[in-house]
Amino acid sequence: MTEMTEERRLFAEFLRRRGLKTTRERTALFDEIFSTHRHFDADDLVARMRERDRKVSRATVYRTLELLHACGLVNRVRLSDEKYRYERMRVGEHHDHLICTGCHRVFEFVEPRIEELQEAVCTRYRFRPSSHSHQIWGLCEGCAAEKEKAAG
Amino acid sequence: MTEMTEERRLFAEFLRRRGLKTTRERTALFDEIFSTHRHFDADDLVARMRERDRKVSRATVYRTLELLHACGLVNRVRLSDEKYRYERMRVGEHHDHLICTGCHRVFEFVEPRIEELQEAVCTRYRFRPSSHSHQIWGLCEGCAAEKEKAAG
DNA sequence: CTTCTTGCAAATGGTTTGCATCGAC
DNA sequence: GTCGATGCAAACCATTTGCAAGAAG
Repeated sequence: MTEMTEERRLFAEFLRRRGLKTTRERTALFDEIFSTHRHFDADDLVARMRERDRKVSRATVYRTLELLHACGLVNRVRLSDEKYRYERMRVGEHHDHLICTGCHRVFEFVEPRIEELQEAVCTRYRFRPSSHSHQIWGLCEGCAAEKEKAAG
Repeated sequence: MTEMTEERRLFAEFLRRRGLKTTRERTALFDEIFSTHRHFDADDLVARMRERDRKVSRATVYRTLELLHACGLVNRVRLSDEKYRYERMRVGEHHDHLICTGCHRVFEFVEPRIEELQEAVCTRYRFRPSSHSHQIWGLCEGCAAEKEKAAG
């Protein structure tokens, strides 16, 4: 629970530098996010905290996610959906998304050659990249089969 | 204004098939979108229509964008921003985005080799793709230079 | 004339914020 | 003690929707 991971150190350092405090709520949210989740939205997080008897208000959840996002530990994306989705980041880790329009599940993929080509694009456009996100919408195997069947 | 482009034909056909009507508002919005814009948001469009003395209510703008999106003539994306951005599509055209976090401009790029790799990823995951979107955030040349200067 | 459309204003729903109280340090 | 943090409820804001009045076919 209180093991000193690289990420925890980063967060503590980030707070200190900004003159912010390490509160019970921030620590509890950090633990929850880094112990179980990959992808989640604000409501998921509120619900999980409630289950774990570590109730935190929605406002604080948003405020904390903003901090974690600001220090790069949490990524915030809109998967063409009406709400933000968050995902915890680990150093040096990067992945992109396959989003099933049938069952709304999100799958991750990694393709280093795409990343290389991105670098090339940025050079070509004299663009200095800081982050990127790549989504592919479509049907996962199960939903594709189902649709096939429905169509006769 | 009333030239019979491929896109216009597609839209008319789409409406007919659904038993919908070709109204003054829909035609005016179609014209505005296809004559000038590439990227825009709902408010831009409302403002432009007002300027052109072809006032259309915000509700109708959203409803019409939904139709154009449904028939594939307009793409709707969230550039990790609180609102939707739209862009008109031309047959066989595809591009991705470089988004400057300094000046908020959006640049387009095309990289067919990335598209090929995507195909490979989808095959690997037995995923049937229907569309995709790829964003790279960072600083454009001008903003990077400015930041450099500011940093001393 | 029937059905689909429009505009308005109200509703929605995720996210943000003002303020009084509480807790870190 | 001093500031920053929290929780609550209200505010925000882009988008959607119900409804009565208006046009397309």
